[in-house]
Amino acid sequence: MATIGDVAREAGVSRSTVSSVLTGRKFVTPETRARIEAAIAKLDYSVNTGARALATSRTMTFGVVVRFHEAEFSPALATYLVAFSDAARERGYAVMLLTESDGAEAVRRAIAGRQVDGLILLNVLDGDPRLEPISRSGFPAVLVGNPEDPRGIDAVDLDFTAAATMLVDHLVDAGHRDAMFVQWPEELYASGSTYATRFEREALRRAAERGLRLAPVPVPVGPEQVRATLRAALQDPALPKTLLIHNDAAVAMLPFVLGDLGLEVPGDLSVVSLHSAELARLYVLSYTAVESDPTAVAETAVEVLCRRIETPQAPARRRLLMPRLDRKSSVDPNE
Amino acid sequence: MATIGDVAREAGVSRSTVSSVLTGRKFVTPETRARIEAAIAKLDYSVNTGARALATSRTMTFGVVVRFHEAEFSPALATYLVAFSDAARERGYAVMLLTESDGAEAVRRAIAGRQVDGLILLNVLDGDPRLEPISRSGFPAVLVGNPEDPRGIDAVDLDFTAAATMLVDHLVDAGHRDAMFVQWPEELYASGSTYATRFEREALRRAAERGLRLAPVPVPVGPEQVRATLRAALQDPALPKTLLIHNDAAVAMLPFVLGDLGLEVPGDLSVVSLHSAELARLYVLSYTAVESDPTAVAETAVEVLCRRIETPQAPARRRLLMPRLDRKSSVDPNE
DNA sequence: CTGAAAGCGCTTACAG
DNA sequence: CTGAAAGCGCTTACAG
Repeated sequence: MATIGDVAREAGVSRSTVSSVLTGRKFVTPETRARIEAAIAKLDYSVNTGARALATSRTMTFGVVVRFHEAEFSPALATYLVAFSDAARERGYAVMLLTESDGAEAVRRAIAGRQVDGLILLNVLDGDPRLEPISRSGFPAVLVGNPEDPRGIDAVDLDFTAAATMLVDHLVDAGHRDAMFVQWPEELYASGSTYATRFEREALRRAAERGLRLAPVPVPVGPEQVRATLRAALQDPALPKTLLIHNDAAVAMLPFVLGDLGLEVPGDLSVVSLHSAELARLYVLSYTAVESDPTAVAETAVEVLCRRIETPQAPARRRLLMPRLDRKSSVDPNE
Repeated sequence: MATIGDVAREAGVSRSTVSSVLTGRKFVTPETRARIEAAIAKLDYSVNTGARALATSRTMTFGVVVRFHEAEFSPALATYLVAFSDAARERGYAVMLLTESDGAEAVRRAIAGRQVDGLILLNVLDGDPRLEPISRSGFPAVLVGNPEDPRGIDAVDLDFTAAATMLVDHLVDAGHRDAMFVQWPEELYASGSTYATRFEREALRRAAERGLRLAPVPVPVGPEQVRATLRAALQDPALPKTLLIHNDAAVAMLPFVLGDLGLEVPGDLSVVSLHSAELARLYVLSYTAVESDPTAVAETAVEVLCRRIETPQAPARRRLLMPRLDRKSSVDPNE
């Protein structure tokens, strides 16, 4: 493989001059620049990113720290990963995957090994142990999630509070006074999942404010359980026939259960939901919904992280992306 | 951040001696080793991976080249990515995500920038343009997929030919003589998808050999289309009520359609399928099936890639993982 | 505008 | 068994 020295020799200039055209940080006369570019093309030269990283102490790489929770349901994860990689490349950064099951350890090693210039933490929890090594070191990072205490770290997320308001209002405005609140497994709330908790809190608050009675129905993990729980709930005469859903697994399974029971939306049932756009892409989900938007989240997070790297002392910010309500006439007017 | 020099000074030895205990490639007396380890702990030192990479010309990083095809359906992609990252870390390698839409260009840049020691190509096609820059440069790589001509590159995949044999045999052994062959969209075969093509070819061959008539039903992309196509096919009296399915989107949608039509498996319909284990994890899929196994594929691919890096001159191999038939009594005996 | 020199943080023959 | 020196391929003040 050609090095910068080979290019310099071929072009008859010094290595520093080649470096100047490579980085573009110095003016070089058009003639010498042309000679150098010709040499680069001839030798098929390309800069050794590792050597450049050592010299500049910038790796031009982000680490994406993936965390799993068994109670979750994430056909959308791949979409997020690709969205982050694309958004990063757009700004000249590569993306390294950090999947260690001990997330705090992964963070510590990534920082210590200086393999990345910044970290993107997916799926951040309240009290997430991954925050500690970051806030202690002041290492550039962005949280995807919205913890109560972000420990001085920038955070980006869909605004799940606003999403809850929108969906509750949508039901109330259509005249509904009672709804089943189909929720994530209880473990997910207990684990500190910020999207679960934020949505729940506001849904309950807003429902109380607007006079909507909410009957919570937590749905346990696993396809069989989801199906059984939904079926039982829909057959329970004590439960309302209006559904506010925040559980991707339940939304995905709902049509199966409706089929089992011979029920139709919006005829027999009114449904609103908050789920990932990926779900809607894969299944026929014709429910009025707020969809999460991986591309927007990824682009914003990468933008925030880049800014953080440029101006490390700037105060930490929380950026919540306003969700969009996608109306699909799955809600019957109810007077 | 502490450097190897700081550690050497703290321990009162030379940098080379510190390096010796870091790499473990030389014997160091227990006493000095202990002093050095104490210094490392005290300074919270950790080796700069980039500098090491420059000195050793080994980055200890693999690039995973992701390719998308609109006709595909991949809730399993994230599972694959995590499986690769885990398998790589097991052997001391990190994983970089390469998602550029121009895959050949991504490969070329990864090789030229020496950011990775090896490449893992996901979802390889017959005539895949990403193979060219690899076979030209002889860069270490492993294909996940099974192209007709792997261009001298190692390849790892589930044995889709064996999977087809198993499923056809399973139907024939149960006495079936006619089956609907629910397939991927035609574009996927046209694009050169090796898993689609390999399965199709063997299914047709084996079916002919064993006297099973196969009625091909290609299913187009998109949830609405999948549902409509399946519904039409299941209502068509000319088509058999036995299904051999190779299309994850169709398998996932099948229960919806059965609900629509009030059909039951195995009562009204016999079903066998080849789909990703991820699908079965998310949905109630109680069909006799061959499931793909991301963990096994990832571990084998990483193993093959490591071996390739160690012995570059070894002849290229093709490793096909034997699938496992998971019997679920979705097939009625048919005498 | 261009070049010689030092340095980024490691590893690895090579002496001792 | 340990250390001094050179080198990996870049960039960046600093002279000229």
